Amino acid sequence: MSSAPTGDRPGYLLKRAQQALNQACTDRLRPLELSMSQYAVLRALYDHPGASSAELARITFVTRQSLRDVLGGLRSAGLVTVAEQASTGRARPVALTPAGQARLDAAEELVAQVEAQMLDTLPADRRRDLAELLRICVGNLT
Amino acid sequence: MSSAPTGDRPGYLLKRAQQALNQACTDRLRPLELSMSQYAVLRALYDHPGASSAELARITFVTRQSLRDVLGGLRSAGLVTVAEQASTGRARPVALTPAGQARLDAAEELVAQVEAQMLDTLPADRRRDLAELLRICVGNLT
DNA sequence: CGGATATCAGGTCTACTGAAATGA
DNA sequence: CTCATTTCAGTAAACCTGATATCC
Repeated sequence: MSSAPTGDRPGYLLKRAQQALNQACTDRLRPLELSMSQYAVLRALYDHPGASSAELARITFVTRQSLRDVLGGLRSAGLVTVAEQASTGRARPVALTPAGQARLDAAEELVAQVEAQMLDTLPADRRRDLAELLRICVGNLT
Repeated sequence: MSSAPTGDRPGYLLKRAQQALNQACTDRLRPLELSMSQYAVLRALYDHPGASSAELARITFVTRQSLRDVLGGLRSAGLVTVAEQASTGRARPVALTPAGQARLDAAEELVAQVEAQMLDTLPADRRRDLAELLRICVGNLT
């Protein structure tokens, strides 16, 4: 095997950075009784009001079945509602409840703090570099 | 809520990039019947020959219990062996079998291909930038 | 005794496959 | 009939907490 040292490989660094960010967010969101998956769905719902469960699944890059598990938790927590009546076909729009919106607002605040901490020492142009580089990486992989 | 559009936020980009990389690696490793977790443990074992399960857990940033699940799979697949005799205390060194080393070599090859694809369009200095920026992010979060 | 290790029992979360029913 | 959507059942990997036993 002739690859670079583990700690220098881009894949390792990417994984470590995402892991650290995820861990920090998970810890901060715990008092709100929100998992990162749940937060992601709430945020997707905020960006796409009235999306159906299949749409949310596509947006968050998971299967409908996986999303259904998460959505079940959100529903029983009273953070989202699923319409009884289908809007078109079988697609039933999901909506944020006032409690869900309030919870999302609180979560956004905490997540923003973590992101700010992560970028703390970076000047604006370096932040733009990071965003641009990550976008390129995603583009090259898809 | 007054945060940046989801697609521009550093946390989202980081998650997306890691997700895309992980997905690509998972797909490529599937024919080898290796999960990313299993690959990570094999790689850690290569870097730290004869490490105990507790050491491997620290290296890969998971709990001993989680690592035990992964190690069980690797052991039953004949890719690693755990010494019967403890070297010191209760710590029993884990070792790569020849089959494990061969599997790791094959996996490294595939993972390197994915990383190369991810960085395809980036010149060397931009790759260094990416690595440096990610290291800074990790440092700021820990 | 305390500190590190290993193991077992149990649970959670995420995610998947497969199959069935419904509506456009 | 075909396609998308929803739903249910079952499976699995990965990760966790908690408790217990062993060894220095």
